[in-house]
Amino acid sequence: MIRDARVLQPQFIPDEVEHRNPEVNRLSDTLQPIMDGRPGETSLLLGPSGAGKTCIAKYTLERLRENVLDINTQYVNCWQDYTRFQVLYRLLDAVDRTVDVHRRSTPKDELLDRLREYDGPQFVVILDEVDQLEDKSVLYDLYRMPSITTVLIANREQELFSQLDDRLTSRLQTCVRISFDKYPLDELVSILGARARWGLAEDAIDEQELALVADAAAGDARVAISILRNAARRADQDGRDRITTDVVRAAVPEGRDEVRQKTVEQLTPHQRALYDILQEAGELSPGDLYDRYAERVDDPKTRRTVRNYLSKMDHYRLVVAEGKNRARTYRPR
DNA sequence: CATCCACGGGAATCAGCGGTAG
DNA sequence: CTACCGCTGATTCCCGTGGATG
Repeated sequence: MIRDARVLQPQFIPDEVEHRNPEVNRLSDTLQPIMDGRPGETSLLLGPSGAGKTCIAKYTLERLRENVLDINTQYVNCWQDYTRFQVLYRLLDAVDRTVDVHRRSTPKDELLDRLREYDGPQFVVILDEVDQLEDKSVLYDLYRMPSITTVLIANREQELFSQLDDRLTSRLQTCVRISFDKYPLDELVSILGARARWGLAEDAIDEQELALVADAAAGDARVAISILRNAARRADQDGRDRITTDVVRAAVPEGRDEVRQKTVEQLTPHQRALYDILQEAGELSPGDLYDRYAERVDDPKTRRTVRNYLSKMDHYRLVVAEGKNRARTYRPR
């Protein structure tokens, strides 16, 4: 049933992209100067999740690498690396300048200084999910680096700009914007069809079932592919040679929840207890939440530590923190 | 206005790990 | 082999800030 699992993985970047030529061309144009060893303009890719922003950014960079001998690139997902330190560290990592950098002993802007010393070939940086970055000042720092070109990716322009100070707003006001819309049903179907051809056995899935997957994904290619992957896995485990309508229906919920499920599994027992309590209770004040937590586990952590856990879980979008100070409540997402 | 409660930054402390000198 | 050292990530302690609340 499954011939090549890689093409169903979320991080897979196809050799050819479908239905996104205008966007690819816009981005290629902004990166054009790099062909001549000059920096490109900053670009900002906007649109809902699963609309192909990350895929197109990576794809375009790959094509660029094929045409330029001397170039450095790095992809950073700010959802995972959300501190200033982590982002700078990842960038230095890409240009091999991390030697003897230690988390503790490194003076405040040692990392930035190192990056400033960088005098290699043009360096193109993709910052995905920039709105998750807690200290946006890195953007300003990067903006001023002569040989660094940044490609920013975010969901909504409004949300991003509301988190920036005036200095950054005016800088980014002029950058190249490329907007992505949700994929219409027929485009999703053809994307899924291509993945099925590459990754699955012949005739493993029909047009009709593909349409069902696409419909359940509501324009989100990532969800669509996740559903297809789960359907293929199920069919495989059941020893079938085709993905039937029933299999697709069964795969829809787990396809949708997969990302969250993976994150939940990474939680420590203490964090998991907090998450479970919120799942059961719905919405709680910090005080009540802590009391229940302290009752449930042996050897509870301190309130301060629990606050760290909760803010991390907020980052990972497992819980929602609403209100400030005394009005604060937590609820599961 | 005093008090309460929660947030979150920063320093101090702890515990585990790997390397190494004796 | 063992004791010790240096490093790191996790946790805790301490505390300033700020919006309710009475």
